[in-house]
Amino acid sequence: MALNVAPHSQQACDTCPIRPHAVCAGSPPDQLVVLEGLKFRRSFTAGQVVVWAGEEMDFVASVVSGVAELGRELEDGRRQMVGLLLTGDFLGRPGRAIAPYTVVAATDMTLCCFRRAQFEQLLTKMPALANRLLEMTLDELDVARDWMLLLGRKSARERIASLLVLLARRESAMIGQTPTDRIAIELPMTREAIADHLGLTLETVSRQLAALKADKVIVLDGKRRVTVPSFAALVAESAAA
Amino acid sequence: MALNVAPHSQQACDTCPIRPHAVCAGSPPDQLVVLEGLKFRRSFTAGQVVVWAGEEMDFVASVVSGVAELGRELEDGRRQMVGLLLTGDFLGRPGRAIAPYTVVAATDMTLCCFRRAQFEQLLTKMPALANRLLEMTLDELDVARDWMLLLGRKSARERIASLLVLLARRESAMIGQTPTDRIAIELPMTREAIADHLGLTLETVSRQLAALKADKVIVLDGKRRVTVPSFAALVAESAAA
DNA sequence: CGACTAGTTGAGATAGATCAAGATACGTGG
DNA sequence: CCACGTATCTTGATCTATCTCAACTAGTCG
Repeated sequence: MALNVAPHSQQACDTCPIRPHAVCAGSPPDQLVVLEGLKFRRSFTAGQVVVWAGEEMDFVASVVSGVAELGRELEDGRRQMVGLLLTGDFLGRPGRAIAPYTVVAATDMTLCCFRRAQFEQLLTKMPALANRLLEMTLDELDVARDWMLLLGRKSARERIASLLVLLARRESAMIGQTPTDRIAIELPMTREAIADHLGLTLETVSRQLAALKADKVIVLDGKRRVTVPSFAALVAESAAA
Repeated sequence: MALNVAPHSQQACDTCPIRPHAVCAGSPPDQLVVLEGLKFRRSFTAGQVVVWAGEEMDFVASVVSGVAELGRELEDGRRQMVGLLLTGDFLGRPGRAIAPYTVVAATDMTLCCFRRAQFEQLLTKMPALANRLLEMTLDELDVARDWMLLLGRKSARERIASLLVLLARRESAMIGQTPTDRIAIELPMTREAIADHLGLTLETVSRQLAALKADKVIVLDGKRRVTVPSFAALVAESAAA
């Protein structure tokens, strides 16, 4: 696999945009210096595979920019996306060499990486790092469980609406807002990838988007751009808990 | 809420059956003494609610015996189980006061509890405890994601088979074995609870169990006891990844 | 012995899948 | 700049796994 390793001096931690949200958040300055010395960056283009399920993965990383998808699949080709990594999210598992999911770059993406063995060492020496990682993992677990409710019990229309709500919330959070009315959402994935997230077929995704449009819940600008006239109405469609 | 607090001298850590698997596993003797001094036990009978989603939860706990279920539900009553806590599993979230899921005792159950605030203190002082909790949380995340694949993509029959495989594996692991042929599994829940785990209706669960029985994949002894003549055949039915 | 709970089984309805045909967008090379 | 090929998306017609509604059985408990 091509490595795309940039010299680590290229980007300093103290100007890093994801510092407040990533694993390194909360680490004291002296520890940050250590992290800075060990990190290296890798970039991927949209569609590139970062790791295959079952392959060895000798690094862990934070998403600096872009979106990655975690997926599992059955031998017969059925695929389910099990996670969406956005800016600041953590990738990889300390203490495990083999990746349990396939990781694909959904958009162009940059990672801030550490060798796994080194990172495991750091975890034992830097409680702030370990605590932040625990916190992030617990958050991911909550997200995964919310998604289980969606996959197990929601209708196709509710699933689509839920995804749009999630993306809208993320997009607003990025600019430090709570979602108000009239939001524009950029779908960072194809219909097929959406279907694989929601446990649907791409045809059903297409039809339900059309139905939400027909019911004036959303406006479609081209294939990838969605405008939401009333966020409250969208939330109502999503059957929030 | 009734507390059912047993005096903590009643059960010593060094004779505790779940020691090798629980959060406390790996903690050095001097730290175990501290844990022992702070723990208290609570018992629940089958069907009792441990916490309601949205309620405050001021303790964390390990399951000493019995089975608990984590569930979320929608206003209209649709329910999805998002986790199954078996012997040794950890319940509660350090750093969060409000329970995001309802926790119900599926069988009679005993918990080994710590006040949440105290436990959070311990985490900062006992790296072994924090590391073990991180490891367990990462494992749970993997389980949750496997379950997402089940909920999003598997057929009803595959879901039932997958659940039986999971229970068989847990049951064998308890006695330090890998599952061989001829396993007896005790279903620790009603048909409705199974349905809520698998994202099905109770009727479908009943029918698929009948179908697996008709196809000689399982034998039913009464309502709750399942015997598996060939574990390999069951795994084949489960569409494992 | 009722009355209640848990489970089974049947018949029919339906959401979403599957199969199939076009439409739209996009990049590439002539 | 256009023609072509490919990938993505939409829409339609049909099929089917699962849900829904309903009746019935088997334990269990007071």
